[in-house]
Amino acid sequence: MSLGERSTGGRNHVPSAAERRGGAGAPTDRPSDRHGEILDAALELFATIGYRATTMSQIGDRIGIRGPSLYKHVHSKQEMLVEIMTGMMEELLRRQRAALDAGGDVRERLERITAVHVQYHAEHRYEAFVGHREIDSLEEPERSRILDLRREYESRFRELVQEGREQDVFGASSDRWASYAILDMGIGVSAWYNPGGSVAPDELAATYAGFAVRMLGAGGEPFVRERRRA
Amino acid sequence: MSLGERSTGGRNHVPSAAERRGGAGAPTDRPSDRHGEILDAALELFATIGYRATTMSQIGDRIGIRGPSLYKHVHSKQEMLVEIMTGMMEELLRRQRAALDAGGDVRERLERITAVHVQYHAEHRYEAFVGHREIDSLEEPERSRILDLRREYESRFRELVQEGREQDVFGASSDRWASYAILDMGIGVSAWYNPGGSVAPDELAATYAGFAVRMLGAGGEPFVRERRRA
DNA sequence: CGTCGTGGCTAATGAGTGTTAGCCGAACGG
DNA sequence: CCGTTCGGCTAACACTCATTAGCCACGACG
Repeated sequence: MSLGERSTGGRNHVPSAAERRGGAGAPTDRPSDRHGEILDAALELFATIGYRATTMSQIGDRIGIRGPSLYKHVHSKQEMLVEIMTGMMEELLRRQRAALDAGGDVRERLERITAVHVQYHAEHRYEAFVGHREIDSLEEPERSRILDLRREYESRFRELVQEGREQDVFGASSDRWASYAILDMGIGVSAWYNPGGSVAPDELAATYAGFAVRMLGAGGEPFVRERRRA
Repeated sequence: MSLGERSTGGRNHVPSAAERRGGAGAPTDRPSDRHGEILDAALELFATIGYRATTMSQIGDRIGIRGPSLYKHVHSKQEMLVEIMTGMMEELLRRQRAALDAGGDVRERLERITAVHVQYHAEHRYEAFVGHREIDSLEEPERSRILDLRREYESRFRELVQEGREQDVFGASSDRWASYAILDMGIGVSAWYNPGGSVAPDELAATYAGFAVRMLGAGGEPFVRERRRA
């Protein structure tokens, strides 16, 4: 799916360069974190036109240098993709782990990991989009490594659905299908979410968490509350 | 997502060549529908390794001829993609239209277009996968044309959700988000569904239709029944 | 002042690849 | 038989790109 193609509202947005490094907002001339700048530029291009379609020259253009000059900061195009994908999966797993460690009953935990899943896919739509679309652009053994991380991430959903079903909190659909459905609807967010719009990621996340538990036949008022904006 | 990477069971499957043309099963030497054969080969490669990564030579290999010989049957690589994408969207719209024309109350119609959506994404996972992943590989004006078809397809979901909400059949979530969630969970099927497994597309479709209406807060027994295998 | 690392640049290399040109054997209609 | 069309083939062309080589300005620092 074309990135952001579903949105009716305003057009895309630049996820802003060195929010990776800097905290507060000293406006110009950061100590030139070239590596981070390059990764941001690459990420945006990978997300919007694809890894293979992106040229080193285009990445260079985004930060005002020539293509070959990039090699003073990165080893290869492939390495940039690896860094992006690894960072994404590790962050996703970190957040998921935190959501599970917060405890609560099955429904609460499922709502929480669903909300985390969706919120990440909204807030970091580029990373998430690339993370899914470009897995096969990774060369081995990185590809398998990332796929292992993904399987681990996905299995947490399945395990939770299963646990809920065993406790008769959830209905009797296939664990696998239900968890895939929840995962995929969250993944879809990264393709259409418009950060320039009026809807906050946490609001969307809470709504989707509600979708998930209702889909599983566990109705009632939602547990996950909307968080404040950052 | 890597095609079929989620499945734990058996590996991929060849969607079989000239089921496009021939009806019954005369085993060998069909009147050599080269065009169809080529499109099938291209589709499988586009789905598994991507449009840009697929070479004319590889497509030729699949049917036992050299890359340049393909040009005796097709105009260009791009044209193959256009044919695949156009065929997919038109078939999807045709099935959706039929599902809506069958009438019934809002919930029935939503279940039916959801089931049709999911069943197509399972039965024609390659077309569906390519149809989503490679939209940006289309050159204008084809890309815009296909996107228009897609928007039409998607809007039917949103309209139905809205109609149901106005009739208080569905709960009060955002129409847009709910319809996107339903669409995306169906799209996801094309990435993991394994036709070699034991689960029939219509069974999966019925389950997902149930997910959709429950997600929308319209519980009760499902309407869509499982159909016989083809 | 010199020298050395940093980070730019241009030019070149080398591989890959869609597409075109031109050749040829086989089937077949007259 | 002969000519034509069909559908293969190889060679060649025209690009595109990731990556490497080699050059140079400049600032830090001894």
